[in-house]
Order: sequence, then structure tokens, then C-alpha cells
Amino acid sequence: MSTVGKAISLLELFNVDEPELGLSDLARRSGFDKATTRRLLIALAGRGFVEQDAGTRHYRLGAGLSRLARIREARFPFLQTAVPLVRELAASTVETVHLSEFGVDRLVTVHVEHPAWANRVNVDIGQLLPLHSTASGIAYLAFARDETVKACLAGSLDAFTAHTLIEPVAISRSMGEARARGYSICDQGYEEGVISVAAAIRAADGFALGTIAVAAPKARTTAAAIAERGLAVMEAAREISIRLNGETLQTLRRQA
Amino acid sequence: MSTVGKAISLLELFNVDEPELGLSDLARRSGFDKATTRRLLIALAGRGFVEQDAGTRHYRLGAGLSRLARIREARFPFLQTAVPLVRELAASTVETVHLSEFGVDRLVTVHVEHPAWANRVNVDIGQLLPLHSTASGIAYLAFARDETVKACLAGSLDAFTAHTLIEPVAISRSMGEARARGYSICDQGYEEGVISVAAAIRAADGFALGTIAVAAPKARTTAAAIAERGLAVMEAAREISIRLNGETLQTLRRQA
DNA sequence: AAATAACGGTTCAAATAATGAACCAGCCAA
DNA sequence: TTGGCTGGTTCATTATTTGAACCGTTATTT
Repeated sequence: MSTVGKAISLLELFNVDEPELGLSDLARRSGFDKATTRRLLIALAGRGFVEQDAGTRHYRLGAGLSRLARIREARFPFLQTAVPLVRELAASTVETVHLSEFGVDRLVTVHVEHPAWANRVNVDIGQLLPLHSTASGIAYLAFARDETVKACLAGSLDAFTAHTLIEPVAISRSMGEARARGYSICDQGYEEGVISVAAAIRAADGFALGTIAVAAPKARTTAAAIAERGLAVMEAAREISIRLNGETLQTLRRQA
Repeated sequence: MSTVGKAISLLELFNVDEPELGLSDLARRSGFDKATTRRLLIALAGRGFVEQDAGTRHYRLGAGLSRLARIREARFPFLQTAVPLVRELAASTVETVHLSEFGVDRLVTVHVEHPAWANRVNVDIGQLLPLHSTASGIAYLAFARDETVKACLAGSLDAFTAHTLIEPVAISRSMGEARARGYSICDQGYEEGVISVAAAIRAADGFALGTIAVAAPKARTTAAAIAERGLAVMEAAREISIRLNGETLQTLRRQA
């Protein structure tokens, strides 16, 4: 692994539940030597990618990341554009709505709206979603580049529940249905008792760049609710796509 | 320079005006060999810190940065907390209001609200502000740790205009006034014709973690307006500090 | 249309930076 | 005191990074 990759994998040890970690902890979890870990942290701290708490001496993600993320957002105003529509959808469905963006080989959760229910589906910001076993993933694959689809189906596909589809053929069929229907449905493919619908948000070239999804406990979800939500999520994704790409709707007509 | 530092300095070549750069361009600007530049980019792309445009083959900042930045925000809800107050202040002053966070040895602009005026002070998101020659910087130093102040005054201090204070003694005096007054004033210290006021946003330990500032063309700014804005910016900073730290106001009473 | 220049990308011996076992010193609980 | 934990440091060994020269393509320029 490259040194840069090691440094980044240190950053990836932080998450919303454990936003601050000590040196020994980081070394243990990363598998790197303590000296190595520390030198990497110093390099990262020198550029503001991590900060060290003056009191506890623990490390946390730094302001330099926010800076770069905001520069990216200025070019790709994905969040800014999508969040209002995520809110709307959350208000009308009264279920968890989450927004994700593609990164490397997964979807990254970039925004979530939770309903007031005690029994709800919980998704964290920053959470990574696999492509083959979530509604978002299938919706993404339905409009992804061929090479992305191939890379996904070529890898080993984890079965998260008894319902997870892991045969490439079955997943391809699911993608095809999602493409035809305009939205994907995932019935307990990632977690038992959770049913989700999702639609792809598409760039100007017609390929997916992210997704919007509604996730709910299966116990209180009827088939009619799924169909209704599917249309709503599709409409939201379409609206976000249009706002992102100006009015160049015709380029969105591309079929993979 | 460490390999990690090199990789990060590649990321830092991107800004809001040039959010996409080609390989040769990146190599030229960074001073690294083209092969080195490319290997670093591949390592960064592998973790989603940069993305390559499929068409132009140019690189841009990636979604992985947004992911980590959002994890940080979940712990340190600085933006979320401060932006509404920045908007309020922008509405009432009808001048440029910018919010910054400390990083390494500078202030990082994380949010800006511009007024509708054609003649206004323009600040970009991601822009870096020096500590000694801006209202934000002085406000920050006034409530910074001693070692930060020392490190700042020890370095070589650029004179950006004829008005820039570059003697440590003069800067210290300016800091003292800001501390006593509750806000700093910077009269054309960074750019000719621009006058700013700023106040420090403080963490639970009483030390500054960022600033909020109002910047305006000097031509239309009266002394009375400065005094009024100073009080407003101070009040906004105080409100943000309180919201960030719960109601632990007493800890904010610390005097450096 | 030919020539040129600039582009992104690749190779491999040589140079340089990363590595980690062993080492502090400080803190806390038994 | 002991023992075990913490964050942090050192330096000979080792493995990674480096860059001149290379390729094939894609605009420009003549």
C-alpha cells in the first residue's frame, strides 16, 4: 500500500460514533506501527487534515478537509441542490430519506433526514453502502458505466441477510427492472426488516452520480406505499438531476 | 517533504476558480515530476480524494473529502451552527460577511455571504487568510493560545499594503485593543480600500477556534458604521460560541 | 497534409524516504 | 512499588518513491 493510502486509511478510521481517537488506538486499528502512525498523523496535522486535542492528546479530523470539501461543493453543488428535495420527500413520506454520492466502489451517505418515529431506519452520515445489496446501489448500477457494473459484479458479493441477491444474473435482472420502472426496490437485502426504494441522480452525460432513497421498517409498509414512494423518489431524483444540469433534459434520456 | 505532504499539496492546488486540473498542469504547479504526480493522484483517486473526469481526463477533488468533512461536522457542527447567524449579519449590515476556522497557521474561509452591491468585497470559500494582517486574524490572535501567537509573530510577516502592521509590537497592541473592545478592526491591512471588523468564536476552553467578520469598501464606510458593525459582529460571535458550547458561558469569560 | 508540440500515461535503475523494535517519560490503578 | 497503559522518540535496516526517457494520442501550427 502506498504511503498516501496508509495516511488516508488512518483518516477513514474516524466515524460519527468515534470522532476522536488516540495514537495507540489508531495504530492498533490500522495495523501500522505506532511510530509510523504517528509520523503519518504529523504529516496530516501539518496540512490540517487532522487536529490534536490539546487536553486529551487525541486526534480528530481537521478543518483542512472541510476546506477542500467546500471547494468541491462549489463546483459540484450536489448537497446544496439536493438537500431541500430530500427534506420535502422526508416530510411527505414520514420515513428515513438518505442521499448518497458515488465514491470509488461504494455509495457514500452525504445527507439523511430521519422521521420522528421511534421505530425508524437509522442511517449515519458518512456511512458506506454496497452497490449490490441496497436500493440505492441497484438504482446507481442501473445507470452506471458498464465498467463500474462489471467491476461490481466481478468482486465477491457479501450476503448481508438471507434475502440478499448475490448472483450476478439476479442482480442484473434487478437493475433492469429498476431501469424500466424508474426506481429500485430492495426488500431486506441489506438488513432484515428494512425495505427501501431509490432512484438515481444523473449527471449531464446521463450516468448516475448518486442516489436518493427512502428506507422504512417493512412491518408498517404496504405494497401500495412502496409504489407511491417509488414514484416520489423518482420524481425527486429527476428534479435534482435537472437542477444540477440546467435544463439539458434531453441528455438525461440516455438509456444504458 | 513527506509523501503524504506532497499528496496533500496536490489537493491544495485546486480552488474555486480552478476546480479541475490536468496532469501536466498539476505536475508543473506542484513542482513534482509528472510520474510522481500521477502516482500520487492514483493513490488519492483510489480513496476518493480526487476523481478523474471521464471525458477530459482532468482531475478534481473527490467525494471522499466530503465524506470525511461531514464526519468532522457531525462532531464540530461549526458551519451548521454559524451559518444562520452569518446570514442574519449579512442581511443587517448589507456587506460581505465571512466565517473562518483556524487551520495549521492561517484562517480558512468556510462560508461567505455577499451583498447585492456591485462594489463589494469579494471573498471565496476556501480562501486562506493570514493572521497578522486581517481583522479576522487579529480577532483570532486576541484569544489564541500563547504558542500560536508566538509562532505567528516569530515568522516573517508580509506587508500586503502600505497599511499592513508588520512589527510584532504593533500587532500585539492591535490584539490587546481587540481583546478589550471585543472585536478587531483592520483598516486596509490586507487589501487597499477594504475595511473590516471581526470577532473571535471561542471553544469551551475559552480559546478561539474561528472568527466572523464583516468586510466593506472603505469609501462607503463611516466610523459610526464601524462601531455599529463591531458590536453586531461581536454579538454574533458570542451567540455562535454559546450555541457551540451549550450554556457553559462562564468558561468563555477566560481572558488570555 | 505534414510537422510540431503538448497531452496523459509508463518504465526501471538509482536515490530517498518509510519503517519498527526498542527505547523514554508520564499517568493511573492495584 | 509494581505493572500496564498512554503519547512520543530514535536510528540502522528496508522498501518505497523518484525521474529521465520513453510511448501513443490529440490538438495546434506551419
